[in-house]
Formats: sequence, C-alpha cells, structure tokens
Amino acid sequence: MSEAEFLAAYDPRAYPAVAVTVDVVALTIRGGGLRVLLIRRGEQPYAGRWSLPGGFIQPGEDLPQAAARELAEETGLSDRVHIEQLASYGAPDRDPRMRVVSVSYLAFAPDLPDPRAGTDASEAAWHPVGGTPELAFDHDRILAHGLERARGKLEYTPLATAFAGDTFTISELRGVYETVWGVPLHAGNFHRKILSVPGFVESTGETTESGGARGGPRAKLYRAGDARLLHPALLRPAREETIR
Amino acid sequence: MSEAEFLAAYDPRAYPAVAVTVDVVALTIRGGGLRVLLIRRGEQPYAGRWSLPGGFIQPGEDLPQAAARELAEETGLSDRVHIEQLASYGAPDRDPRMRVVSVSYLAFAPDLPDPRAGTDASEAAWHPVGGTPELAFDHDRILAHGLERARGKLEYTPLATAFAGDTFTISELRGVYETVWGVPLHAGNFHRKILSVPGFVESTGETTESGGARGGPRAKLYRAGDARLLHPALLRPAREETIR
DNA sequence: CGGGTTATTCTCATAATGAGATTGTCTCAA
DNA sequence: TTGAGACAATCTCATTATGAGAATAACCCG
Repeated sequence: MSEAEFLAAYDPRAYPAVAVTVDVVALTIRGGGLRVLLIRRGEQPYAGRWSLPGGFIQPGEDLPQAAARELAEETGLSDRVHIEQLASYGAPDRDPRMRVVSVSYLAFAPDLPDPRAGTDASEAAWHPVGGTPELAFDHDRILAHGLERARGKLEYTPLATAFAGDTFTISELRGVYETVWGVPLHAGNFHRKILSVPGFVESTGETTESGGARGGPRAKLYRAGDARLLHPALLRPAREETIR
Repeated sequence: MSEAEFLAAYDPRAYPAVAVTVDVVALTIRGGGLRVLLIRRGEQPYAGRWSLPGGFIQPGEDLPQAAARELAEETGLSDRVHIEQLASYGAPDRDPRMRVVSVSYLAFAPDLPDPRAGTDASEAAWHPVGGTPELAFDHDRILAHGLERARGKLEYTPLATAFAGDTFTISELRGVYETVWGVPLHAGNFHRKILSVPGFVESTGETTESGGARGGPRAKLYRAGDARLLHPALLRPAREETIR
C-alpha cells in the first residue's frame, strides 16, 4: 500500500476523541505588583469560577497561534507580548466533559490595559499573584508552574525588559526583578551587574524628564540590548530549601 | 442548567477530532558517545523511516504514564530511568493523516540494553547523536530540542548521575559531561567543582578494583547525593554565538 | 532652604573559575 | 623487570564575579 493509498483509506475516528486546548498564563506588572490575567467562566463546567484564559484549538491553527489568539481575545493586544510554551497537562479526569489535553503558554508584557471579556467569558481581570482565588480545572498548578518558569527565566535571559516599556531606567528594571522574585535587591550591585552583562541593555543617551516621585536625581534611560542570554547569569539569592 | 445536566447533554463530537501522541527522546551513553533511541517505522505514513519512539495516548492514561509505557515497550526498562516533559508540537500539517498534537518527553538512563522492537515498529536501535538519518514527521526538531534541554539540565541539576551507574568515579562523571556537551573539560577543576557542590555526590569509601584501562591509579567511588539543584551551577564554557 | 530619597560610583572582602603544575599509583609493552 | 605513559587527586596563582557597605551628588517636597 502506498502512502497515498493509505491516507485515502485512513479513518480518523478509529482513535479515541481527545480535545486540545491552549491555556495562557499572562503576566504583567501593575500597581507595583505582579498580576495574572484571569477569566470568570460563564459556562459549564466550573461556571462562575476564575480560570486562565484559553480555549480549544481551531482547525488549521498552530499551537502558538492559538495561544496568541486567546490572549488577544482578552487583552486586545498581541504586539509587544513575549509568549512561549510552558507545559502540557493531560490527566484523564482534568476536565469532566471529556479527555482534554491542555498546552499552556506563558506570556509577559509591560503594563497592559484593562482586559475586555471574550465571547465565552463573563469577566476578565488582572489578579495580584498570591491572592488569586481557587481556579477552575488544574489551573492553579499551571499558574504555579508559570510563575516558577518566569522567575527562572529572569535569571538567564533578558526577559525582564519585556515587562518594562521601550525605554526604562536601571531602577525600573530592578523593580521588575524585585516584583517577580519577591525579594529586595542591592541597588548598587544590581546596577553594576546590569551594565557589566554584554548586550543586556544599551544606553539611549537620554535621562528621565525629572527625578523620582520622592526625590533623587534624573536617571539614565536604556533600551533592551541584543543579547538573548545573560552571561554571566543574574542569579536569585539561593534559598537552601529549594536545593534539596 | 446544573453542571450535571450540562455534562449529560454534552456532545464531545461537537469539537474537531484531534489525536494526541507522546514521543520520547531517550538518551543514553554507549560506546563512548551519546545515543538516541530510534524506531524504524513499519507502517504508513513514513514507512521505513526512522522516528522517535511514541504513539497515541490510551484512554484513562496520563501523559507521563503514556511516555513511560512507550519507552518500556521499546527498551523493556522503566526503572532507573529519569523522564520529564519536553514540549508539545501541534502544527496542523505535521502528520498527514489528521490533526495530531505530540507531547514530547525526554528520558535519560545509564547504558541501556539493546532495544527490542515494539508492536508497530519493525526495528529499534540506539543511534549515535549527530549521525542520525532524517527522521519522520518533525522529529528532527524534537530531537534537537531534547538535546539542547539535556545539555542545559546538566548545568544546574545532578542529572548527569542518571547517566552513570549506581556508583561512579569523578572521571566517569566528567565523561558524561564531556560526551553530552561535546567539549573537553579541565580534569582538576572539574574534580574540585564536583566535590565543592553540596549534595552532588557522596563518597562510598570504596575505590575501583583496578586502575584505568590505560593506566593510572584506582579512583574513589561515589554515588549520587541528595541535591536536586546544583549550587553554584556547573556552567558550560560560554559560546559567544549562543548569547546573541 | 533643608531633610529625605534615589541614581550612580567606589571600596574591600570573599567566593568561584580557568589554567597550569605536581605527586604518586597503575597498566602496558619493550 | 622496568620504563614510559596515563591518570586520579591535590595544589598554586591570577582573574573574575559577588555581597555588603559607604560616598557623592542630584532632585523632590514641605
């Protein structure tokens, strides 16, 4: 049997039906804290519960495309957003309707506008991370995974600049790290480090229009550099309990 | 409508049929080189071509379970094998039969026995990495991804010990790093580093029965320690081209 | 104007790394 | 049997990276 003959005779229904969804952990920094985009479900199952934005993949649509679409449906934005695959979840009972495998994506963006509700959701909002309600499906686990990935990514990639605007000060960048990691960093050492990593940031030659809200001199402005990896990496203070 | 009523009325066929497979990048060290487990396909499509071991998930089976099953079908082993999720691939045309989303897994194991062919494969073998034939589907891309992940994991986890036996010498461990990374390492510095990272290895108090095949003294034997992360990490020599 | 705030730069101690050399044990072949 | 070469293990020394603290000066606000 040739490949053409085989395909003509092939019956897709011979395999058990599985649905594939994408779910997006979209993170931004707002109001001085890290926030995640959540949707209040308007339909069964878990109607009324908060969940990550997501939905079934469409025919002819690639996975990253589906993730970008789901995010755009809620935020209106698809530009300036970094998006990457996180992991997949496929426990047989994770969705009571049927067998559903979810491919999760992680998205970072600078301070985004208020979301608008999509078609199948009754409400959408940026929730402060750490104070999120119990989510639908296994989305709590996906969110936790996304947060851990985001924290790790800041260490060895210039991703923090994706949370900042087009230009930013070293202090703003430090604020991103402190917010995502949840730890205070030594301002002087951070400053030295950022400028010593090749390609992390490049100077615009400009400074801020005025000093900080509570005083201090004008700060120099930078934009993201051309590095894709930070070398040497910018490591979080090690926590003993995570090692063993 | 209550959730129970909703579920009773729910029709899974309303969604487009998608099949989900798991594919496994199984790596071992044999004959002084890194090798990957490949299967020669016995059925259409891509009959006769080499591919990663994998197959459709079964009803009621979780994803890691499916990956372990596929690996065990080819190698007979499921014990002593580290297995972790790699990524998912879902381009609409990646399988000519139908829409297939593949969840890939990465597996490491010490020198494994010769594989045996599974039910839907005509042949299975450990192929030296770097000299693999063109693979079926998008498996070349998955393999490349798996290799890069494996190389990175050696940096900050004690995973290298998963390639070694129950006990091993520092030189054998160095051999794992050199094989997977493809670069020679400074023996003295490596030795110092391994012993200085807390929990990486612990001494058994024993030594090898004899010296090396080509001479040299007996080496002390170690076993894997209790660390889950290496701190500080054991970084590869930086290659400028990977940073930008 | 003056105190408090913050950007930026320095200093100094300590930790980690890269490169090379030394010592002594072992295998193999002449 | 012996000498050459291989190699485990340890050490030295220069360089780089990090952590902690302090100094300087610009800027806000009351």
